[in-house]
Amino acid sequence: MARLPREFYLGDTVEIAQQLLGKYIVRRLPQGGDLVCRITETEAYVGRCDKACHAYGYRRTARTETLFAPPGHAYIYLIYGMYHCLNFVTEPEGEPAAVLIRGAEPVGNPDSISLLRFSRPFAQLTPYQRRHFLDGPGKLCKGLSLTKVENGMDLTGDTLFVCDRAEDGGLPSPPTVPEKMCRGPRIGIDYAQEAVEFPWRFWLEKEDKK
DNA sequence: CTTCAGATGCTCT
DNA sequence: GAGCATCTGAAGA
Repeated sequence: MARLPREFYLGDTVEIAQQLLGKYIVRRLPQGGDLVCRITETEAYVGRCDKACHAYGYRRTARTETLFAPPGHAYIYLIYGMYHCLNFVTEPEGEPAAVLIRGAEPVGNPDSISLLRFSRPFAQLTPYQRRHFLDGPGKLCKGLSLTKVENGMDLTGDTLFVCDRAEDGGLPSPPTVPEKMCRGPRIGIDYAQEAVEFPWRFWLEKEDKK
């Protein structure tokens, strides 16, 4: 399938965060079966100049090691003791930077994702749970069954990758309604001083919202 | 719709 | 020992 090549992840992190919007994540489960979702929200983190980044100032520890990997790897870490966050490593090897995947929407049958997240099929969820199905980094990782075990995974491999179109993930593209890209400061980084206001969060919004 | 507390464990000082 | 790139359910307005 036509997954994005490593070169896609090589460039500027803030640009890649925008280019990832609308693209499709394919997660191939160890027990078989593909989970597919469409990216709707991202954030850029750049170790070189960004106090919000775990590897700010090229700080290299056991946790941040993955951020120094070549572009096109998954950086996954545990947050608040019980949730995980999925990032895609960007920029040349040795430049610690990544795009956090903050939100997505399911593509195709959502039951597999729903079972992983709620232990029940999508039809049995409350309207609130459906409306906020994958709109957070912790929710996304739970729904795609991603944990620290998958940290460092190569995105050009077979178990986790990104496609331009849903067909590349084996599913028909959903009907598209007009969307606009929005931009603003990142979430949950109050400690990051001047970087608090960097407008490095990007998300897609439906045009028909009144 | 909003606020609020609590859960929980790893990482770094 | 402090803090964290979060989420949930309960309660109030």
